[in-house]
Amino acid sequence: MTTGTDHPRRTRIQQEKRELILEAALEVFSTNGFRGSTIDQIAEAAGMSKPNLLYYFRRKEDIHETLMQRLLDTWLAPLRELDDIGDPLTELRSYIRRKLEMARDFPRESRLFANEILQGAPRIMPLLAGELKTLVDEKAAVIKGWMRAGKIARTDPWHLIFSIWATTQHYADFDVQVRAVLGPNRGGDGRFEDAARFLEQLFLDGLKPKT
Amino acid sequence: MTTGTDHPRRTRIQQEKRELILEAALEVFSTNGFRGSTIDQIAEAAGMSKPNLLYYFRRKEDIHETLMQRLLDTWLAPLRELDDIGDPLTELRSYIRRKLEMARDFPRESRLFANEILQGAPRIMPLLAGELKTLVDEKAAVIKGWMRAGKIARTDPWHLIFSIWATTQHYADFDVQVRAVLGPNRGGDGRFEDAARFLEQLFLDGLKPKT
DNA sequence: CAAATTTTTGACCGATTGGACAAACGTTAG
DNA sequence: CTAACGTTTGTCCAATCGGTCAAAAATTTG
Repeated sequence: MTTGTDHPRRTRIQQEKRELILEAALEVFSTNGFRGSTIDQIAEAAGMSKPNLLYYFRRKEDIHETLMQRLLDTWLAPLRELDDIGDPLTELRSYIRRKLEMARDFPRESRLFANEILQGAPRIMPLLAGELKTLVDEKAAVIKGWMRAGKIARTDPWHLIFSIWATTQHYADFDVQVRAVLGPNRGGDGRFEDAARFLEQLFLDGLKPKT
Repeated sequence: MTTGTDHPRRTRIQQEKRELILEAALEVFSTNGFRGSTIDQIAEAAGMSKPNLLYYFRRKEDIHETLMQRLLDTWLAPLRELDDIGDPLTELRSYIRRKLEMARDFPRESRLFANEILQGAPRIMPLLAGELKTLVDEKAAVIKGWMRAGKIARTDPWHLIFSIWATTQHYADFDVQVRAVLGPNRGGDGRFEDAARFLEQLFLDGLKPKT
């Protein structure tokens, strides 16, 4: 092992240029979708010629695939961290907060994912029905345990997870609409804190067991 | 006025064929986005040749624009109906129900809209910042009135509306993911009723004023 | 240094794209 | 029936698409 990872052996330039391309491709793919994006667009955004880009990634699909693989690892990290050890309400609250922070800090990744799902998930369908389903089922079981123990209100764990995904990712995927509706005053940087406050109230008061 | 509407005068065949094209275009645009869709795809889905399609709509953009105009009217109807006359909690509950029904019955329209927003809303931005913002502000004022009257819990009306949009449209836009995660058993036709039950509990228990 | 290797580029390819156009075909009113 | 009008199609076009290739330029290695 000379490269430090199990990647194919790569030079310094290859590392840097591939990173540059992936960064540019994230920008382009996330706003135009796969079919709507062109290699020329990505190459221009990366500041290189098309043949040069194709020297690092032989096909357009290879770029998208690499981007997608990286995305899913980090994207599901917050859910993986959802654990049985802490206080249930606190765990859920911090899961929501983490997801909202990801929508704020990685909106392009969120949109890339949304584009893929919107188009029928042709490239990651097996992953959804396999790895993702397994993870969600596992966490749903944890949540069910909390419900049985009376720590949170009884409801559908799967749809609870969906609603957390939907509400948080909304601030990345529909950002344009959110800012347009909130207007210049409330649509500024503070909108994520407002959203955090609102979501905390919505979910916690809704989930709190009757006292 | 001979045609009964203010449309340009059209023959029977034009009416029918234009409808056929719009139906096909809805299918294609909603799954591939604007740039990712081709006139040939739409023509084939509509069962006609490309030149024939271009006889009814001179440009690809014209089809998309027509589709978009129709969409927005029906899409915002549920929010327009949100009224000050009924019981606040009942009003909100039926708004959520109506939006969920639209996600179930018109998923392609939802995806068409999602695609447009995801791509930065280049074709409807003025509408968002104009008509839509006005409508939401108006309804937010209604909701604020309910809060002041102690009918529902105090929270941010704008983000409340966002969360209703997000959670309901999720079942149309991310349908593939929802079904993959729920699996064959729970991902069938009953999933919308499960979602309705869950959302009602989430929102109502969260909004109920402290007694 | 010089040789070997890696990186970059310009020119090019066939396929597909959005769209134009005139000719052919259908339909209908007089 | 026939002339006028509406509809459909085959052909064509310039631009753009994803991708190739050989040669030039830059870099690394000995």
